[in-house]
Amino acid sequence: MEERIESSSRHTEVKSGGPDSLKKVAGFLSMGAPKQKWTSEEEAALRAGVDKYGPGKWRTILKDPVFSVILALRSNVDLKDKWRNMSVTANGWGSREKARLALKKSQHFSKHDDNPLALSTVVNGIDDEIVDAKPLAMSNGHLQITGPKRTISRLDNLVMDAIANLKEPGGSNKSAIAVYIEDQYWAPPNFKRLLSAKLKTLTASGKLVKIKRKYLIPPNRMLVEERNSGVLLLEGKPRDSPRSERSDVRLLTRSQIDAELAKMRNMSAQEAARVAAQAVAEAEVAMAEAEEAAREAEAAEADAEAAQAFAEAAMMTLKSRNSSKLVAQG
DNA sequence: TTAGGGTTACAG
DNA sequence: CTGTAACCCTAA
Repeated sequence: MEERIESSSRHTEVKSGGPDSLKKVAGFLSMGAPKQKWTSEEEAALRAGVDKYGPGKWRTILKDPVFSVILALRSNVDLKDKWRNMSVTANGWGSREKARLALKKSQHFSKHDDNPLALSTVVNGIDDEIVDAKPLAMSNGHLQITGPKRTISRLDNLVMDAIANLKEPGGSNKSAIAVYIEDQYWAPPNFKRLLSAKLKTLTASGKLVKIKRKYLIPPNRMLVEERNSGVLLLEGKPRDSPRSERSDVRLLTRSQIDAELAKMRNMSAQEAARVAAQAVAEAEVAMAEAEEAAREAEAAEADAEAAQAFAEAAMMTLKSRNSSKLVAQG
């Protein structure tokens, strides 16, 4: 294990004149190459990529246009290293810190208790004090029940995302959409009912067109979505942007939701499922009522939306509870 | 291209 | 000064 104490081939490097001169080089200013700290978005994207393609497929993840937007400045090796670090931090001790610590002091077990499958979101903690907390909060959901009129819900985006990705000429039917979403993300057992209701409201509002049992996105809304602006917008450049500012806002937003959902799925244990299912059930009832009353009463629909928002809020609450690490240093 | 070991830089 | 995260290099 430790017979490789060979003389490291790294001693004299072409280091810059004096790195000590620069101290406050957190995020921006990648003059030479200080230290590109990972942002929450990047972590989320990485986790989402691993969740989809599996660990080890760094190159594949990087090829995905959705993730490449966020991880454009990272190499496959970077992904690998970061994943290693994340695993070490999330799980007790993967293999690296263990060896390291075990070698130094084999009597340090102050860690009270570690859930074998806790997986709390370890995103926070490396946050720069710049601009990160806000986008993260946004990507978690839309707790703005007191919003203007009707807040865009996450399921809406999921449905649109599914249809857009399926790319079926003539649109996709409900089953295809359901299969796609269920395959990609974690879905509650009564997800199909929710989807049916959502599909109906989306069609009613004109965001989707229903033709012969198939739903498709009207060309008009292909690019710009007035409804999203305001709630789901965010500038995708936490730090420097050397070149290529061509990142589509919509794409970035979608990927963020993507990543966030995948992350949630990754961390959701049976506990989360139980709590969430209960909340979702209430939303389902409200949605079903709305489905019937929507013919003439739109107030019920808004109520259903609120119920659904509450369901998501429940998930977030649980999530917060899990990730309550209180990183306050000593 | 990926997994692992080793080094440098930053924060406490 | 120590621990951790990002970076780097190399074998498989």
